[in-house]
Amino acid sequence: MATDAQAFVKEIPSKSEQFSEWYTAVCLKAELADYSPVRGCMVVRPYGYALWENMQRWLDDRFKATGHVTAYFPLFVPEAFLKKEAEHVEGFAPQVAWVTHGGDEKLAERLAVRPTSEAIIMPMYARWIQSYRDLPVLLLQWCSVVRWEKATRLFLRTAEFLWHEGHTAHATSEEADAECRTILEIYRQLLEDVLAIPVLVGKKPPSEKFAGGDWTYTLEALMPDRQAIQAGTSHFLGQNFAKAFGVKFLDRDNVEKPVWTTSWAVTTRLVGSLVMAHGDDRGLALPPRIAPIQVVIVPIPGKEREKVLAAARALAERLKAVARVRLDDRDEYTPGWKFNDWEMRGVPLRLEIGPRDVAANQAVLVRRTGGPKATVAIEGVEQAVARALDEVQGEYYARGKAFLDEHTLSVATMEALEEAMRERRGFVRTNWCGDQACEDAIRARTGASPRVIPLDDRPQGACLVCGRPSTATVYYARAY
RNA sequence: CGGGGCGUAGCGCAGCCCGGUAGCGCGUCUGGUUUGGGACCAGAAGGUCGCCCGUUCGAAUCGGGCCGCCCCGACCA
Repeated sequence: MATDAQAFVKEIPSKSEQFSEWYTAVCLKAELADYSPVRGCMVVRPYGYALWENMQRWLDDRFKATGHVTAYFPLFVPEAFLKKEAEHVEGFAPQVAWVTHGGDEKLAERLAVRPTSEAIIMPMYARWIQSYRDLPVLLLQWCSVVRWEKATRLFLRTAEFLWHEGHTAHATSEEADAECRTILEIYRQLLEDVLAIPVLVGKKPPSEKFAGGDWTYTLEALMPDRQAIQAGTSHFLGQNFAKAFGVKFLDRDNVEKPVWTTSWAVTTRLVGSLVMAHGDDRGLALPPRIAPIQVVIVPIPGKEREKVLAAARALAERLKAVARVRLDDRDEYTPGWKFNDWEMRGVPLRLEIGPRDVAANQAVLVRRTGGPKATVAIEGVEQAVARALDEVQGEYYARGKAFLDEHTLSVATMEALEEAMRERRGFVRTNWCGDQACEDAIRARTGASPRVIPLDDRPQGACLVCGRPSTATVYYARAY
């Protein structure tokens, strides 16, 4: 009943009408996060952290499978180190938090709280790498970093956030670039196969690359408000950091050379993307592969409380083999209350079991994505649940893909681009000559920024600003 | 960092204009009845009105400052 649903979610604004307010309310109501007493810093609550943990686990398995090992580097970066790579420090300096005192004593050299760790990792590489035999070095660390943001939002932009950062060193440019692409593909699979968020994959134009790197690979997703969000980045750092920090190796040809390095990251921002991508007016909606709870079992006690609860427990026990399952046997809430509550928390599947079902040796299966309730036999319920989880996962992806396709269009003129950004938003594909001035003109007139140049780009046509031959296809969007 | 808004019980809000006993709904607690889409009855608890300074006999209410959060822009994962 829609009116009841409305009444229930009165504390969650409409997603279509007040997207930002909706987003914040969902993060808070679903207990993903809360505000902390520290300005700009959030608390990741257990349910939100469980989402992050699932991403972590999935990613870490793949990082390990591709030869990476985990280490931990210090939180503090001496100022002198941060300043070694000129472009790098220029890029990050405005956002750095500084430690100036230890106890009561003023430090001789202030320490940056890492905004990213290149500057503390490179000096270590300089000590560890001597020979081509020491390469590649494939390290990552899971940690938090601090960037003193002016305007913050739960998960999407906070002063401190969680991430992993990979830092690899290679003997050749080709190998380093291949590493970047390997990681990019892992990220793409995380986004599309696990989080059910379709992405555009490619390179950043130079203006948007990582400070200090040569080029940056990126994944760009489109949120329901038709703004792009950077979902992950993989940076080809060239020899810039190696030269700045003196990371050299003696190659097979007996020549000393700077190493080629990469760095890459995804952050807890992905939790925010997940909320925005799939949620609705009823609250959070989670794709099964990332959902901390995939199936919730709600017993309907009726007059045979003990019998029903026993059947519900047995059902939960059976399903443990195929799904992350939660039995909600709380006595203080009615079934109806629980239905709404678990929907608000985004649980993909619900199984209801009451006296009628116990008598008939069945349960009622309901999907968060909608559709009619279905009766399933207890015999074979594992297969029914596994199949429903797969289908729901697919449904979320299909919806996202349809939305992305629907909101991606090509334009050939500045007028068409302006109109597209004004009327439709989303991604707009353009031809670009490669001149920064042409990009700047588009930024100035549309408010959009260049998000990505496709990986397998085959530029054609003429630059939409100056008419010279195109050297790249660029997707523009307004972005987070 | 600019423009707008908000801050009163765990949550959602009223009260403020026009100063004088701090309220409502939900939730919470106790007992009982209930349970297939946010159950019902009875009783109870819960507040330095974001913080500081000022005006006043008296401030949630008026003035100033600060802090935090939200929204819209500009910048960044």
